[in-house]
Amino acid sequence: MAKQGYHHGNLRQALVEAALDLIRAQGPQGFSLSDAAKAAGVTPAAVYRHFAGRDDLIAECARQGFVIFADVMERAHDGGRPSALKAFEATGRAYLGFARAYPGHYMAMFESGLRVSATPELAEAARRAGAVMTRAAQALAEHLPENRRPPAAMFAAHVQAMSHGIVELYARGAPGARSPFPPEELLETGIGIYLRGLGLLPADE
Amino acid sequence: MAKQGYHHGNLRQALVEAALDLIRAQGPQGFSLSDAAKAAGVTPAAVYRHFAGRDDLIAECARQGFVIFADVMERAHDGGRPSALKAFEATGRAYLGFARAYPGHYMAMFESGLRVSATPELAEAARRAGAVMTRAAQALAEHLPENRRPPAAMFAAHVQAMSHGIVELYARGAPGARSPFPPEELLETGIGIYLRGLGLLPADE
DNA sequence: TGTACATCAGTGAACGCGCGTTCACTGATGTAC
DNA sequence: TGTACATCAGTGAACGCGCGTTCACTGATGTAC
Repeated sequence: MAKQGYHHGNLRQALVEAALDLIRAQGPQGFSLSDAAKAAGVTPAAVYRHFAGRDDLIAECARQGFVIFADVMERAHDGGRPSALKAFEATGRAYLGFARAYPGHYMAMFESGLRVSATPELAEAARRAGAVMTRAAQALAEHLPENRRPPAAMFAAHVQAMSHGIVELYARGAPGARSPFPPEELLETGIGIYLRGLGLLPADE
Repeated sequence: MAKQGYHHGNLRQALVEAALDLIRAQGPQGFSLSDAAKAAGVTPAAVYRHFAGRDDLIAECARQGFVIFADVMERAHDGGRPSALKAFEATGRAYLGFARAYPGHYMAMFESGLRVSATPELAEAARRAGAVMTRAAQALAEHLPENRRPPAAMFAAHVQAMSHGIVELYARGAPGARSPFPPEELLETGIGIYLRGLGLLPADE
């Protein structure tokens, strides 16, 4: 971008990408700052020109993940088109799609063990990403009669929990018995049944 | 038990318990074999009398976790009493209860990154634990008309995924925006809505 | 009951390793005159 | 346009550390006679 052909070009982003590759391949704990530096063709010490240390580098990976995540979800929701219901379902699918398409980011975000409060930038990115799903749930909730409308934040949390659980248990080589169903199908049917329970889908199959 | 007052008494189990404490306190990656040995009042080398190495020790922690887990779930299900529905709901609650009561085991089982196939004993324990929930789902599924009865393994997976997701996202200090709802309430309402969607609960609130 | 011996759980020292981090430096780039 | 200087990204060597693992050993326990 702006700085090109300096010493390295754009080492900061190169380090982030090297870290993401390593995290994807070896998990967030298998990742080492030295390896990331080597992958970027640079001495470990050079990392400290751009990051406060190892944790700061992971935090930046996670932050970029939340930014992309929010964007992907936003795009899937598409302003509630063609309907609040379809848009919501698309948002759920996008969750799983994001986990598949950006495994390094996903792991940095949810499996690295770092607190969302690690840096203010990370906290802000996470907050904005969370808001997207809550808004989608909010729009959908308005189709329910007010007296049996659960808080939007609650059913956003339900769907997020089921999505995350499916990713962790069934879309990865995690322990806990692999499912005989493809993750996508699990999520699709799971959310379908859930929405029927809310009264947002007809009761019959 | 059998061996008492040998050199240590029962170092094997003491090491497992020390490891579980450390895993709970510092996460599965913060855990070190040397620390576990020290906590058990023993030299690191002594660990190798009882375990093949670090991974083997973690695998044993996870294995014991799956055994307890299966037991807790079994007991909650209580042979389907007082009804298949109530028993199933109790099983879901027991999942969260287990995660709360045995955090070290839970982390060793689901967050340590080890494969369920690490040791045959672990694989077997995991399989048996999984079977408990599937059986509960099976019993419940039989209350549904056959033509709209999803495979038991599928809705066991749905409930397990939601439970796991709630544990990871909201019952721990994980990133990804803490929920304004207590995890227990989230799970209770989430499973409630899901079961309503299945037609196992009346449609009205 | 007493002694000699076998077993084997735990010791203590040592190993090689890769880690994150520091520091004084160097040398390419950008800027002022 | 040309020169002197300031900046600062990246170097390379070094650090202290804790890790998992090995090895020859020792000494308490259990067993055979």
